[in-house]
Amino acid sequence: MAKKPDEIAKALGVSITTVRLVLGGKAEKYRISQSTQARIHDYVKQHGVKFDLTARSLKLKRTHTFGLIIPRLANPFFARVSEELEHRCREAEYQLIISCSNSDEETEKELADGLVQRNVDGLFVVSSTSHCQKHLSNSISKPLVFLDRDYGDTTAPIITSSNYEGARELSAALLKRAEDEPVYFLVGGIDQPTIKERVQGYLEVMPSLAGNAWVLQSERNRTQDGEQMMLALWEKLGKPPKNLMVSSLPVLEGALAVLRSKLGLMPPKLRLGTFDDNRMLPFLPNEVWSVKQDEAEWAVAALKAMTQIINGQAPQSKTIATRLLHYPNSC
Amino acid sequence: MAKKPDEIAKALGVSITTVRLVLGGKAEKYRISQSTQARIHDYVKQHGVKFDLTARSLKLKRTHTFGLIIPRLANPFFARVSEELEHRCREAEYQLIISCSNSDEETEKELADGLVQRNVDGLFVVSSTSHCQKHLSNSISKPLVFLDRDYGDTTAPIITSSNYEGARELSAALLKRAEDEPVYFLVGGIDQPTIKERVQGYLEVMPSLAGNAWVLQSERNRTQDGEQMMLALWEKLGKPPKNLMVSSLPVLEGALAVLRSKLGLMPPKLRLGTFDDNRMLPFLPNEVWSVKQDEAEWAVAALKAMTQIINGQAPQSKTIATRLLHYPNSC
DNA sequence: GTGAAAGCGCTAACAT
DNA sequence: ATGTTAGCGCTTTCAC
Repeated sequence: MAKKPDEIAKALGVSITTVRLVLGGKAEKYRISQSTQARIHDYVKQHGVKFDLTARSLKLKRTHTFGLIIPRLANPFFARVSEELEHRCREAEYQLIISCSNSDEETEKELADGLVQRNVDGLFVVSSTSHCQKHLSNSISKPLVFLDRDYGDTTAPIITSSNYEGARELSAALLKRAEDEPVYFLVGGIDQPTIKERVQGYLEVMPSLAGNAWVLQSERNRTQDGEQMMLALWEKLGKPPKNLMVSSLPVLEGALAVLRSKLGLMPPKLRLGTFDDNRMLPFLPNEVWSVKQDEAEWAVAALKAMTQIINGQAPQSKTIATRLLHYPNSC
Repeated sequence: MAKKPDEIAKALGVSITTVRLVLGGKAEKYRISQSTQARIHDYVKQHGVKFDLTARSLKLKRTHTFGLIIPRLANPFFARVSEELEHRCREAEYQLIISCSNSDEETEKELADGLVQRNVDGLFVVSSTSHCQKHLSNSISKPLVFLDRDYGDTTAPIITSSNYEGARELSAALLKRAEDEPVYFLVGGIDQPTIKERVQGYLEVMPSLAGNAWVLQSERNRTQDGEQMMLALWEKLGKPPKNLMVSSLPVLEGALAVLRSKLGLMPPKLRLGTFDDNRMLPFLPNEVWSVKQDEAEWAVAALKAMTQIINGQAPQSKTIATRLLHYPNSC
């Protein structure tokens, strides 16, 4: 359908260069005649043009492409971040290439290498481990912006949420309604800096003596980890807690699944606090608080930092404010 | 860090060609001496290599890249499809480039053009409209696999779910428990073939006379459309329905939001039927049925069809079976 | 056994 | 005002 520049040149009896100059907006600069310009533009309007961006990239050493490495797209939060970032990149004339590391170190490194070999102009990474973040900082010679997690091992800019403040707000809201019952906290993925901040915020708000006894931890951050922690808590209490905070939605799913199967029903008197938002939270029987992160702001800040690096300016890390959502009992 | 072939050649005192031959696995064919091979491999093991895939692509006219156009990544179903497909493509040594059309015709065309200019080797598309599907079928000269929606305007293979059978199953399950009360159906996005199939399945199962009177329709498929349809239904009934089926999760969200605000609480006696899955559905107070699509199977079938086109075989369209999930009352 | 050379489609500097 | 040319890093073919 669309013609390549050399076909246009042949069809119109001009040189390829002339076609390229006109189509590249350099017509004025090289004083191409109005009539030639018009002929070329007309032809293009009829038939369309097709440039080969691969060849351009080879020549210019820039692909107008960014890479994004996230743990999983199945995680709705990262999916929304990806969508926002893809959108902003496109506005800035960049194509975003999204890949999932599955929180695996090796995969993350391989993906980064692959994207570098494809000559992306920059890389956004949600790094799975401290070691990985350090490795990428050292081995990748491209502009690099880290998202979400700051292991403290890099000079690259970091975009993240105010997890500490969010956790304080959430903890305070739950504590206020706790009716002197403990607010238990199921924490998955304790090695992640974001999670550590959430725990710190919680601990500082909770009555100091009892605090640590109310926290249950798990290495990872999956539904089954939530199940295990809830089982452990049940073991201890012999009944459902009155107030429960969780570090993420997968943990919440696991915890609720255990409660449901133990009780046969959901305990509607249970007050829940969680991070991240799910559209169905308002319809749970329980009273729910949720710390919502601002994906759009993440995307803006991330692209800004990337642009700054590319333009040789000092890139700005940014911590994006969270917002506490509240859904009353529905039963 | 990693060395380019010319640097390796210089360091080892051999020609670039030799390095490339060895690293390209053509050493035997050109009878490069064992010692040279060993020296090159050793050097690479120490320092690493960096090939420029851009240049290779230019030469070979293949980028080992596929494009995927979906409406939104914020839609968890498409996010899961994308993740699965990205994973399978990577296994097949292809990089997947995911872009969101926002269900907009113009955007969809621009994205497709952009990906073609980037020389992707093939394109997976969830097309927003019949017109768009037809346009792409005609104007794109690359291997093309459509996902989800078959407007009947293309000879390209189509991967989709058994929406008709799924709707029949769901309708039958609800009808069986309906206690002689109507099963209302809120339908968003009536122009989409998938949605039409869902309506057809419903209509065939529901008692024939009353059927059509129980269906509410909306052009689009967003939360606000769900709200409007529920408001209209409320207008008609003056109370919540006993049985409600919806065509998608956004519609469900809108409908439930209206019920909650009208009643102050969720009506736990309400039985719900929906398409697609959300991890929180089991914890709603209501009894819920959900038609789950198999994203992994989609990815397998889509990549298979793409591979068939690339290999010059006849590509197979495929309709993937759905599974009906059931979650009892939780209150 | 190893090296040199052409050409993929593009850009930018240089000729006409 | 328009055309020619060199070279980006790769693959492939052919020459030493």
